[in-house]
Amino acid sequence: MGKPHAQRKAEIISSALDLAAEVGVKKVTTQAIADRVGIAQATVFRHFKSRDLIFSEAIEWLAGQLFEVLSGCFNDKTLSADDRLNMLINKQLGFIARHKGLPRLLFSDRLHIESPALKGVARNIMKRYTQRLATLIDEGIAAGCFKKGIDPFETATMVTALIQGSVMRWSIYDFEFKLEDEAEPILRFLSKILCEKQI
Amino acid sequence: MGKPHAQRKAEIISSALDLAAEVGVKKVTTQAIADRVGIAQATVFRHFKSRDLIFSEAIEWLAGQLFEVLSGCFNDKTLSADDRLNMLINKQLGFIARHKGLPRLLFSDRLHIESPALKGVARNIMKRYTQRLATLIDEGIAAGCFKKGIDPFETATMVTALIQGSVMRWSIYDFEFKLEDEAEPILRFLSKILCEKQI
DNA sequence: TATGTGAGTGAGTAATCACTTACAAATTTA
DNA sequence: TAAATTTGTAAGTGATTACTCACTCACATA
Repeated sequence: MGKPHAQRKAEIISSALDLAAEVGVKKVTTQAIADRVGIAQATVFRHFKSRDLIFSEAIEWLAGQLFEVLSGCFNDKTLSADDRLNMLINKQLGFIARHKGLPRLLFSDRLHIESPALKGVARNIMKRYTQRLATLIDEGIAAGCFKKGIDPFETATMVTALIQGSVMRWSIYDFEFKLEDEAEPILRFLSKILCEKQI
Repeated sequence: MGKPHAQRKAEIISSALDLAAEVGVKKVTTQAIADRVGIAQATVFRHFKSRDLIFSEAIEWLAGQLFEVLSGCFNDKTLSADDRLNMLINKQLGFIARHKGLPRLLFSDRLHIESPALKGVARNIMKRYTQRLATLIDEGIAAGCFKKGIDPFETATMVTALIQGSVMRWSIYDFEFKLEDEAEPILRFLSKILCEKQI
């Protein structure tokens, strides 16, 4: 008999994300997914009611992974806020570089127009992310390593936009430069705003 | 007989952009365009060899318009660099807000994956934009209203990313906040990096 | 051994889409 | 005025796609 439901679902999600990274969301047809997993196209629908639900669960899976990777940056209070911000930007960019399917989903019609549900998921992730980053910045101000006059939430929003814009450029440039290398200029840029001492 | 070629082309491009703003690039079918212009679907192909060429010319038209709107900000040397940067951000955001088809195209599969030609056009526009912004920043440094230690091109790249990230957030939030209102926090954020005197 | 079930499948179906063709009518040109 | 050109269209075509259906097979349990 075939594999258990949960395992097949994971395989389908993983294949869909790989495909999205390689050929774009539009070409991630149920047939293409089936071929990659090694099952019949009809079988995909045994495990997911619709194609959209595959993307929906995929983005939720990515979000779970991302926050797991970043949890230390948000929570490890033994490190200074600027070290944690440094770690955050680096780990964040590294994560996206390892999961190119994420920007593909983020920059897809499917997310922006066709599936309001999918967009809702993306919005929630952004909200959680910005909120935690604002807390981190707030802690940095309290600890004296970030400037006092800064609005934490507004700044967190700007930092998020800066990262997303960089990912956008990376995507438009066909992933041809190393996204992780962008951490350096981004942090240099940010340190001028945030830090008491210029690094 | 029908209208002259050039006029019909303009109508088709304009309708395609309106539709992209309203329903997303994927649903801008040749039929939908034809309906909006008020011609038969086949007639669209009298004026454009393929659907992609419509988007390609649309993006080029937008670029022309954008640089026309922004030309003063780049070229009017009678104004100070920080005034020109201020104008630039405001006009840029205003322009995008008036042409929602632009972010739809920018964040579409068609641009990112399906049509390398389209991506090439977008890349060139970004390049030109960043280059001119870098010149503006350079002039600001020379005039003493921006800090000396700044790398103009790197900073211009960051500013571009910041704007694109903001537009991305705007798009994910269904255009439900006024994009022009983002100029203020963006400029406040930037002034901390660029300006000698904090405003 | 009989029976129920979850996983898998081949062969559809209906819809959608970009693009083509053959032809008509209006306008310009010779 | 006749021919050529431009603009337009109705009616296709072939390709692609998500999704369905009737069915098989492997396996567990009673």
